[in-house]
Amino acid sequence: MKDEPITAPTSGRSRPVTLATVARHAQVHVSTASRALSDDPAGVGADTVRRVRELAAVLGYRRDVGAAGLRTGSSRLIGVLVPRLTDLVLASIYESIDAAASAAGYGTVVANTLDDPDHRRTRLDAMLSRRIDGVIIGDSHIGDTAAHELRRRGVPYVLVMRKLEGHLSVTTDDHRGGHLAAEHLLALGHRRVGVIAGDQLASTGRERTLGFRRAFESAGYPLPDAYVVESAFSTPSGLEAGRQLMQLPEPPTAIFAVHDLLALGAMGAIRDAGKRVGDDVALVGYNDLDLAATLPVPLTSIRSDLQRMGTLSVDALLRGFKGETASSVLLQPELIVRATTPPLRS
Amino acid sequence: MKDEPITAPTSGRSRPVTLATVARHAQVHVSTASRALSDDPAGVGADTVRRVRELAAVLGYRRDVGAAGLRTGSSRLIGVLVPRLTDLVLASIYESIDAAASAAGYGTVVANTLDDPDHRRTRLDAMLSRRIDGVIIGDSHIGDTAAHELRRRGVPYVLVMRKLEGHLSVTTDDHRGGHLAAEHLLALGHRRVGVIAGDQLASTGRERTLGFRRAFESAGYPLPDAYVVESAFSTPSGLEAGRQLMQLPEPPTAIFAVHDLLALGAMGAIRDAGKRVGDDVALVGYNDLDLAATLPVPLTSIRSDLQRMGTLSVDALLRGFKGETASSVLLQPELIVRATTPPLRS
DNA sequence: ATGCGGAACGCAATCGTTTGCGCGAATGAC
DNA sequence: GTCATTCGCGCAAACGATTGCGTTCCGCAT
Repeated sequence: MKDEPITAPTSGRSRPVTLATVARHAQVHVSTASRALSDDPAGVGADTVRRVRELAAVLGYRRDVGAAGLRTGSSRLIGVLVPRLTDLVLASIYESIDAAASAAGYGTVVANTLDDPDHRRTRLDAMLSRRIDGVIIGDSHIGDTAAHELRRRGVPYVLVMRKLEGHLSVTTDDHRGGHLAAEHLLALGHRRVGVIAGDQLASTGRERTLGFRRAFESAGYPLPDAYVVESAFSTPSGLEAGRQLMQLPEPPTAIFAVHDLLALGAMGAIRDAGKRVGDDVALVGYNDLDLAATLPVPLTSIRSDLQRMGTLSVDALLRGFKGETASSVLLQPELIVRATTPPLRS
Repeated sequence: MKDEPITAPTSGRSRPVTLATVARHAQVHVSTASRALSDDPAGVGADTVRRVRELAAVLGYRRDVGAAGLRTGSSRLIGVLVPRLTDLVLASIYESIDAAASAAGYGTVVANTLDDPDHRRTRLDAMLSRRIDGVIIGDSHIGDTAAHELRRRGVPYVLVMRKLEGHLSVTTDDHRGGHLAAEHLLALGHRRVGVIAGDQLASTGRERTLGFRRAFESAGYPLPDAYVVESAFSTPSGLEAGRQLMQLPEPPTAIFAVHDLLALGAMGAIRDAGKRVGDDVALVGYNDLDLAATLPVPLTSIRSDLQRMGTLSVDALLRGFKGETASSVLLQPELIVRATTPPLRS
């Protein structure tokens, strides 16, 4: 019986404390140590379990999930595709995804695809090389092949935020959200309105715009195409689009921006046009980010529960891992009225 | 010579196309295939290399970086610790970190630590379990042990954004940034000013505040402690702090917020107090986020080059991997004057 | 003819875990 | 006292890649 000294990991050099190290100290076979350390230590004596665990703790042992994954086939890693993390909306969703995944014992890797097909391919490839267990797609786009490819390869995936026909998704009812915004503006008496529509290849931009236009149409005030301008989903892009709207011969009396950051940009455009946000030009945003409430002129917005979407998408994916089949979730948005949509002065 | 049919990966089930598969098709030993596929295919015939690579492409082979890492000891993964990704500043930095790492063939895993020691420990542990090659710490905090622990374990790391005495870091000169803000306000004639100081345990909050106070002190107008209020780094927190300042018997004529999002919150507070941002109460933010320029009242801010910080931190880390020693970097901030700091009406 | 050197490639160990299987001992039933 | 279980544990084969070392074969000089 050779007795090895227990050197605290404090000692110094890298990390040669492997399962074998623990096993040796505990005087058991490495397989026994493995079992003792597993969640369900069946077939191992109670005292052995205790001893092994204790030793593992003292030695500072940490299971190498990579090596374990090699054996088990599961990397316990889920990949997340987003357009950009500097989009606060996606950052929020990702935060809750990461929290939920982490709680379930999974790690996450996220990639900015910049809504660009090449980036998407490259980054997805990198993920697959890491033997990702599943993917949450937050940047789906009409004509995008990522989801199809994953299906073909048999890799579980869920769409979040943006939906795509025929794929499992967790989203908010964007059509209805647009409708809510329209109803609100109609009720206030607005008739000539503009839309900053976002990316029309993303279901969010498309559906919110569509719902909005439909409502105005039904009310008898269809929007001319010039009053609907496409954009990216960033503040500068909102500024640009807002300018276009304000430069129309007859500028709108109200603007619906399909994203709060776009609304923020629109505020700048309205100011530049010499008008006041709210009193002169009403404004409705979307997503109700934290900052919407605290702006100099608090922003009316359509709230969607980002945290919830994140959590639910992880749930769905986890269910997918277990072979259960989940079905798409559609959350309901809510109108939050603030100062940017005051009653019309007559 | 047994001839196996080349089945396109399109076929269906999971992914059993391993290095061995490729080798078999190419009629070579797996070791030869490995070499042929490596960056520097030394000791392998030119035609063999071509054949193997071609076959690998056709079969849709993808090297399992996890398995490779097991053998080589490097996971080609770098971990990033941030307080939260919904903090736009950190999101920007992380974006550039991810881009730079990705370009260098590394993947990244990011973790929100919420500036909470427990979270930090847990998440760092998870990272170490993945045999991270190195860590970029974006949430360092006085009294935080993460950096020390990494040093002890011999894991390469770099601090970014926030510095800590005795550790390699890539930061902006926050003291000078605070100084710039102060000089600007002094020049405009402000004498009674307030500071929304952020977290004083983070070097950013501390140094920016310090630089600012020092400048006012030297000018002969030291700030009473009541005019300096601590906070988190979020918009709601800025609102709260701003309210405190505006409720002082003699509210300040100008506010320096050490983070643009705090400034955003402060705008809300100023409005709530019935005053106008800029004309009644001047405001200076920090970091010059995209949205600063497009706010209804464009925000004067201190710009720090976030992308650059991200890229440089990756550079430093990669240098660390190669054993080279890098030294800390201190970038220079810049004052960007906008509408929230107009000349004082006399 | 012999020897030498190098190119091209195969062999097998290795990284750290997990897990099906088998074996000995202890336990219980009769 | 015998036999069948059960329990606790060890053995060894995976997982997918990398790499030091050995082997074979060829060309060329001596």
